Amino acid sequence: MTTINEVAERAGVSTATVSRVLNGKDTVDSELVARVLTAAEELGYRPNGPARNLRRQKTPVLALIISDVENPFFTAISRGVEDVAHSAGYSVVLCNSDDDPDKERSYVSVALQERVAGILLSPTGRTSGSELLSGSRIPFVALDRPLPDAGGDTVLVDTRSAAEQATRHLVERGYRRPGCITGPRGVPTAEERLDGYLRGLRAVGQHDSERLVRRCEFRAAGARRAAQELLDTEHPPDSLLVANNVMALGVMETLAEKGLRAGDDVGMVAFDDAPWAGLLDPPLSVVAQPAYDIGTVGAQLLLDRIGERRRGNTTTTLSARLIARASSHPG
Amino acid sequence: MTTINEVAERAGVSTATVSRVLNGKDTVDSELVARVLTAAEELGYRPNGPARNLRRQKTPVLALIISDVENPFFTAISRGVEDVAHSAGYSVVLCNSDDDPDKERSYVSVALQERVAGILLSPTGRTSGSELLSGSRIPFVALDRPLPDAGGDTVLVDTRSAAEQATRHLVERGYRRPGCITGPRGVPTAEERLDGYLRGLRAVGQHDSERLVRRCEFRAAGARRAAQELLDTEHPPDSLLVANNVMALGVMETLAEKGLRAGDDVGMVAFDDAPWAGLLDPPLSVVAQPAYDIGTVGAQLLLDRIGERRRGNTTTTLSARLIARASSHPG
DNA sequence: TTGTACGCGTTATCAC
DNA sequence: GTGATAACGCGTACAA
Repeated sequence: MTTINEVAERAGVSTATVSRVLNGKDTVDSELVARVLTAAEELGYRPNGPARNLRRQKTPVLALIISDVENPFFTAISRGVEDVAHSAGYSVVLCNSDDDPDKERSYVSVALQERVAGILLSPTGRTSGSELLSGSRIPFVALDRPLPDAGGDTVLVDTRSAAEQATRHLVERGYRRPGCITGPRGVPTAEERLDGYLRGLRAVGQHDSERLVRRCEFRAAGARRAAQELLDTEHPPDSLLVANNVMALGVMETLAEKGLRAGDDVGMVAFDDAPWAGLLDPPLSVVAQPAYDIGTVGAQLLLDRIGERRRGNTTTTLSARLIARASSHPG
Repeated sequence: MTTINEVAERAGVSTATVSRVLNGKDTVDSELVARVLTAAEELGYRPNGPARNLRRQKTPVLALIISDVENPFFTAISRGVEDVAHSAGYSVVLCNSDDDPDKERSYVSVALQERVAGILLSPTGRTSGSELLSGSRIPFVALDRPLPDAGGDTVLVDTRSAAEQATRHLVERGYRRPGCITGPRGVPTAEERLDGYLRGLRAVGQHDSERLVRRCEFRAAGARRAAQELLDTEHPPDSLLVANNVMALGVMETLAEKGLRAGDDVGMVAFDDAPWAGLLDPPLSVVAQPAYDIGTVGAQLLLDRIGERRRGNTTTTLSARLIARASSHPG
């Protein structure tokens, strides 16, 4: 790897001048600029990032830690983040926590160690890396889920009222016993969606709902089992609110196995829209969260915080909207 | 940020000793080890990554450059890469080229500049960053698509014979005029799939196929238009081979708009399996590529190349398999 | 076993 | 406008 010294030597100038040229300082004679540029070109010179970052005491990189790359909700977020970050000259490192607090902690740790400029985190909700984060001076933003007790900005979706609305929608469409499949205990989004569901039921005068609720990981496999259990009970639900789109696929599989048809036999609304949601059999009613916007807003907040030395802790709440399709239409 | 000096001072030892302890050298008195450890703990010391990488002349990071984070095929690859990399102590930086040669080049450039340990690239196929890559000494592996003329290892899928097989499958199922929607000219995977399709047709004695082919970007929007055009011609195809799963969704939308049903009215096989493929209306026949394996194999090759100083250029070809569902069953 | 001191490749602060 | 030169934080020969 060629260094700035070799470029300087070849161009017959000092390293200082090379550095100035390469960083676009306009205080260099145009003659020298040319010499440096051609020398660098000929040598295929490429500045050493680590050295530069060390010297500058900062790295133009944002870390984005999400819980599932295979979930369209998070990939949409990541697009939002990337678009904003990229146009501000930052790279984005995408890390996959798998909803595992240990992995999350480990990624936060790496990010801090590499001295990234800022961190965007969709926390698992349990212990997580919050202590690490609040201990450091590196700016961070929590996405989708609040960070237990650390500071930082937060971008959320009002998922509670969306869940309530979806539940009432099911009842209005004629279903009488909506059930709910939500995420693990302690995960804020799981709790909120459950809470919204319960409120929705109360609002329409239903109360006995404990038996109609199941919790599982935010994955297809868990949701498949949960749906089986729920539908095998003595008084099964006649419709379901499902807490995310990956789980929804699991539930749909279970329905198919049982020869049941969503909508006609079991009403269904799931969180998150996806490109394929309208093409399923039947088309899936969803609560569409503004995932891309979560990303852009979060990234913008982070960049603000990096630039100035703002310290107040913002919370931004976006809202979701229900898209009713055939899966919430009784036969 | 606390430095190694402060730890050394607090522990009453030299920085050399601190460094040794933190890097697990066993040549340090256990008494000192303890002192250093507690000092580091109390100060919340975290080694400075850039400095460490500069000194060590390497960074424990792999760059993975793919063309679409929202495509399940690529996210599955990324999981494979991550699993292998992570268990070998490397972090993975995921970059999105959007199938844009400029973006790709720019990401390659950043990766080189940051002196990552290795690069996994799914090249756009056009100029791309191959010159940059072959100019550098950094090991790299091409995934899914070969790299124009650079060296490096390559992991491919035998997508040509898979396309041929899929085409013959359509004919065997009774479709008489299979058409093909493939990717942009010059993209290897697009060309191969088209080629396989043509071979398949010839194998069953069909030749007039030029008019049954459309090219577009590997996206839903392009595929939507392509399908419209194709179905609006005087002698439209009665079935389609579609080159990836994102395009398949676009085609399905078009069919729905036209009141056509896949399978019954227009046969369809698409590349890439996805969690939702079997739940569409109708269930989608697919050519399932071993995406996860592409990732693990590629990552392993890269790690090998990083470890030893192997220079031979490997090409690994994995095979795909057809999963026939209802969309390739005529009514 | 431990400490001193140098260098990794840059950028920024000085003098000139 | 340009060039020495001193850091940035760490790892490691080398000396003790």
